[in-house]
Amino acid sequence: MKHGLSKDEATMADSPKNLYFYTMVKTKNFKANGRIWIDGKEGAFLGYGRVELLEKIHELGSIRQAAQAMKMSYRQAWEFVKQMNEQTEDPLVLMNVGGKGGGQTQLTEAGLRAIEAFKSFNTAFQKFLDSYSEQLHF
Amino acid sequence: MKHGLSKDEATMADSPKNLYFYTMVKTKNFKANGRIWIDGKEGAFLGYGRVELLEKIHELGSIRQAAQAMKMSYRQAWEFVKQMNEQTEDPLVLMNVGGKGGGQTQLTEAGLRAIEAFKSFNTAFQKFLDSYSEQLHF
DNA sequence: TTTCATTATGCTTTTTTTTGAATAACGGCA
DNA sequence: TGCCGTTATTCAAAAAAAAGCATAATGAAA
Repeated sequence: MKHGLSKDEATMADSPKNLYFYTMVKTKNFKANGRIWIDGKEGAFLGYGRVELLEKIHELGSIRQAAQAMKMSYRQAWEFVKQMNEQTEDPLVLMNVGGKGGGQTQLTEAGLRAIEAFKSFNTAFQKFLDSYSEQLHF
Repeated sequence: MKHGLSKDEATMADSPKNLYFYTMVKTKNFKANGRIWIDGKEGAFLGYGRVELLEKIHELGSIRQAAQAMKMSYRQAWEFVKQMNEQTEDPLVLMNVGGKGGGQTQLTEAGLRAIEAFKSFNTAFQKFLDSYSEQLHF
């Protein structure tokens, strides 16, 4: 069996190169992995990309700049924001077209809460994955 | 796919259409969702599709028939089996080319164990998701 | 030795997904 | 009023993923 590193194992390769570590890696051949997201009535509502997008919007005050910052097309970023806003009582993002600088957009309180909710969901998920990785052997 | 969109959000639409269910759905606007898999050293090792493939192989004794049964191309099914076998000490699937009927293939004990391992992993995951769906409100 | 359905594999085509270009509309502000 | 950079939207192009096609190789059994 070969021992090339796969893409998502970059963390391992970047870790301190002491002997103990290598011994551990050698015996751990498998890793429980996964992705989570939250669906609304109309389909996808929140996921990793969308949360990062919300954070960037909060930081930069513009959908276009946020998209650019995370190398996502504006087309898609705008679509994401639209889908998110359509599925909540109160919108997560407020857009203002036109005006000073062409327009601004900002997160609402609901938007900030959504970010936190997903992050805590994901933290629990990562713990779940780690606990399962322990017992994998084939 | 960049942010994990649900390929299988058919579950809600396919559920029993009684009034009680609809009432529940109406008040529950969000659902925690996700997918899990197991990575090996060379990348993807086990996931939903691969487990179903293993089961069909066990049932039908042929990669080609298994692929056909689940409407997957033989090309891909064969690739999956190859990747799985390459990443374990003992292969999950034994292939015999030629002979009566052109060849047969069967699961090993390791293959059967792999199916069970993933299924129990997924059962735990679904419970995790359900427990989280409870507390979602935006 | 011929037959047969399968495994094994490369290459082409199709389908799906994502991105990019192009353009209209907007509205505070100098 | 004209300017500016943004939001808003369509549609074509490109990239990625999956499927399909063609064909060689195999080896037990008739």
